[in-house]
Amino acid sequence: MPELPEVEVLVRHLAPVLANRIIRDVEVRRAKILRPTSERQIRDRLRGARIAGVSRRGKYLLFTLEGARTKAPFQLVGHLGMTGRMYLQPSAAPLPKHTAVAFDLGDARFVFEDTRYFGRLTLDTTAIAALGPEPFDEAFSVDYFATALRRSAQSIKVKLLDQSLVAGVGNIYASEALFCAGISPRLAARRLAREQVERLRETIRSVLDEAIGLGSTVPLNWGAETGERNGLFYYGLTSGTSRYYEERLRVYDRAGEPCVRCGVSIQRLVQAARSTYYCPGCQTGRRVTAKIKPAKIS
DNA sequence: CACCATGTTCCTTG
DNA sequence: CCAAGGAACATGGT
Repeated sequence: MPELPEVEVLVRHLAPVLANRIIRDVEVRRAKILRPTSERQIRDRLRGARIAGVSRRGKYLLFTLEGARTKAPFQLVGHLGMTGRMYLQPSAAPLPKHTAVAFDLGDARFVFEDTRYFGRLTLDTTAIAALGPEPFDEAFSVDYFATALRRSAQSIKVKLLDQSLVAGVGNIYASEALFCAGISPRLAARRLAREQVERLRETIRSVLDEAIGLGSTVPLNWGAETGERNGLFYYGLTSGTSRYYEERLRVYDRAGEPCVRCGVSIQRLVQAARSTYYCPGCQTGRRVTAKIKPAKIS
């Protein structure tokens, strides 16, 4: 679930339900996700703290907390990795199998579960500082984008995954944005023409914006464990809508299906060890000159 | 058993 | 030193 739109939708749902709540206790089931913060540091810092706000930077969640005694605000940084989820559940409900961390909020529990444990919940904010501009910020200007791309020999698809270029685009929306812009994922970043840079900047924004819009209207599964609509937020989809997002994607995971724009079969290719989906019929651009790997002599 | 998976961070190679 | 590529991380679904 976690690219910028999913994180944004999650933040919008979490912010009102977490605001002003006090963290009474912290249960750490998988200390590794706190890295480099220790379990003890987290507990000492968070116990008794008030959640002043929840926001987002790129794919990171930012929890602004206020210390129990000092009242000095500080930030707790979260990242969902590939499979992370965060939601509130009744205190009495059993913790899910892959719970990484859970906050005791008194009348409810805030759970961070992550099947693959690639996520993070930490006091270390250095990753945030390395992020590029937010896609919707004016700092993500055509000039900035063009200049940054001009310096890279990487394929444009791989470059879009670089969080220091622009924050929040992941593997799914990189393919989607390039499809909408009609640009081949294999085109070297530095080879994009000015008008392609302009178009791509626009489609990055529109694709992300559209996804946020869809996500905001997805019916959420309230009180999934108990069937009660008690105001506790559960991040997930109600049954029957599990493919809601996927059905709105134009090329991602659609290898072999006809392109919605020109009918040519969607292709899958691997770049930097990750899948890229694109339409060879209407996504143009010269591809990056193939590097010839010299034969290795044992 | 094989391969695939929404992400980031190391380590190696060039 | 830098850029690029790949493996590792950990678990589950086809």
